Amino acid sequence: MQPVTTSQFTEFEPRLIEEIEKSGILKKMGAGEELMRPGMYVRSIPIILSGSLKIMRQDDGGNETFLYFLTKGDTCAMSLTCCSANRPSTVRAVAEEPTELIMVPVEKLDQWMTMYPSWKIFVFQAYQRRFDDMLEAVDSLAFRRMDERIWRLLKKKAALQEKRFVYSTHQELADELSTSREVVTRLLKKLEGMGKIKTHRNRIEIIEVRGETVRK
DNA sequence: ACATTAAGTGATT
DNA sequence: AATCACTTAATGT
Repeated sequence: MQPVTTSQFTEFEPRLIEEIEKSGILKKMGAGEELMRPGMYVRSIPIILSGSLKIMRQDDGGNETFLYFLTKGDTCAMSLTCCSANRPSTVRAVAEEPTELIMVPVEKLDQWMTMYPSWKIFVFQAYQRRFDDMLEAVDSLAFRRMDERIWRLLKKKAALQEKRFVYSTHQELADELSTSREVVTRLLKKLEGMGKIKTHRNRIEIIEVRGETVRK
């Protein structure tokens, strides 16, 4: 396996990094490609090297709601639980952009937990971070108005790729926020009127965040 | 030029 | 904020 792994995880013991390189499988995903869907059993857990994964919740009717993003150095808490409990996934994971990850087989999980302190910390941190993300998602759904939810999502997406363009259609944003396309269009129009963004076909330009003009 | 897909809008609930 | 019905604009073939 490539040295790409070593450079990303300096907090791991060298021996653990060796093991990850030995038993992990490098996987490259294109934007929009699906890694996991509800009901799917997973037998390996992903560690993200570059890019990002979008984690979505699905209701019985197939309506989706955005939960959180996983980025470099993250792992999927859902995979950890599902793997060890041998239960199917309850979320959907889609590559938000071209993404590279290492798939580590489940068997190694317990083994490494006892062998490497850094792995244990890594796993705990993964849970903690996802828990925080989940709370944020709940706040968003329960307490925030739609216009604020859209604005936050846009900023998050822009920050993800460190670009001022967000390549999403109104329909895609609507799906992620589980609202209708028309509502997204209207609220984007409002944000545009406030000078925060500029809308184009298939992409949205972030103009200003907290009074500062976005560069790049 | 034509078809398709994305975006904009008024009216209604 | 959701839904409907329709228009307009951008893009692909």
